[in-house]
Amino acid sequence: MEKILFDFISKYISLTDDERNVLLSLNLFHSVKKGTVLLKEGQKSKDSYFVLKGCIRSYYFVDGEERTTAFYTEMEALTPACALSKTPSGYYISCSEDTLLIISNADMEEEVNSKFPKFDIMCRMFSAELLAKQRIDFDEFKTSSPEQRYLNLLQKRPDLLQRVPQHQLASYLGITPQSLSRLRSRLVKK
Amino acid sequence: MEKILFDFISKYISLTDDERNVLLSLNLFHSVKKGTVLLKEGQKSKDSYFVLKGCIRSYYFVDGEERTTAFYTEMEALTPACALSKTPSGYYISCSEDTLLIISNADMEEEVNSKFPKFDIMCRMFSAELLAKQRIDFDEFKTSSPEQRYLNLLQKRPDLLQRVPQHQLASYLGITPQSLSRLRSRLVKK
DNA sequence: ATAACTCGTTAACTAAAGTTAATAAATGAC
DNA sequence: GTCATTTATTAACTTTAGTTAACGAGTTAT
Repeated sequence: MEKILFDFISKYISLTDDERNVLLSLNLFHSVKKGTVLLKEGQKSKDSYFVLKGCIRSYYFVDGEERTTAFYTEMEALTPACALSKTPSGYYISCSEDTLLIISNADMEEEVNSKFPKFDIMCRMFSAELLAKQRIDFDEFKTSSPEQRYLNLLQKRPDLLQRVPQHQLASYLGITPQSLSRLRSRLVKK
Repeated sequence: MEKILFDFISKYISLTDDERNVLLSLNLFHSVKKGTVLLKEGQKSKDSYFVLKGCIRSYYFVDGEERTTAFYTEMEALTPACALSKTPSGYYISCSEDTLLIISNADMEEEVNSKFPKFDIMCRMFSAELLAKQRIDFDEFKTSSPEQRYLNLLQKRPDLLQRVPQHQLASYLGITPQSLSRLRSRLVKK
């Protein structure tokens, strides 16, 4: 479990035993049951999440309807906007599966970063990378049709289709559950 | 001109005169004519862009057709994925207007950051902020119809409708120019 | 065990976007 | 200034997504 974290960090910086121990002393690891809501709309939280095992999901309520916008699975991280801007969250985050998470707090990060400037470097590299990746995801979404987006998802995250309900996938693809169902049956006919 | 940069930086960190002078010595400011292509598909570049005045645009070619995915205007920044991953760029970047830019290079940033760790902190804060903002833009895009996206754009970036051609706006909204034209005439009738 | 919900699918219908083509106005090139 | 190209609009037609409703299978609660 710790190994997963340290392996991940080693992609960016190398740590001394001292630094490892500081991280371990922070009580970052949390095991969370499926269905647990980590963040609610309107809530102010300074927590960030990093998924070690399992899946978390962000969603809005639009006209009383749930609209799923993202799934975060193994090795993916989410810092909600509210953690940076101190404004209430616009969306919910919940666990789609029993999930093993690293939950870190903005204040705690501040403290660790000021003690070990190395972490600033890692965070900078990691967020710049995520920003560019997310930009490309957004671009792909914009430049493709629902059908292409579905096929793209099949290629890139085939696991999601197994682990997540269809109607959540549908809004993740920007369409209704009925459209997704239809689209799928259209594809098998070909 | 320098003032714009330093005002921006002061939102994150405070600089000494020494640090300011190092920045100024780097020859970061560039005045670029409308139509200039800053980055081509397939090209490897380590440059990042920050718009002081004007507008730059990123676009793909899909089946020989230009597909615009983003506009960056005053105080907005773009680090192309290729600058981080050393892979060839998937898209083009060009100037939509005569533009005043800060162009920084990854190697140069590395050097400045190692000399002034403060910059790492600033970059971390700035990219984390952008990441969260872009996430929300993506969420809004997913959860709304082309019409809502257009109305949303009218609210949030009304200037874009004046400074950018319709057909580029259309693909920015994820639709064809014909659909945008129709959508607009549908709206005026209401 | 039954009742109430949720989930995925299908169908019929409506609304809107994609496609193809034609046109006119604006822009740029020579 | 003329010609060619680009841009925005409109129209007719096709395709696909949204909407509403119904159905059965699976789940959950009591």
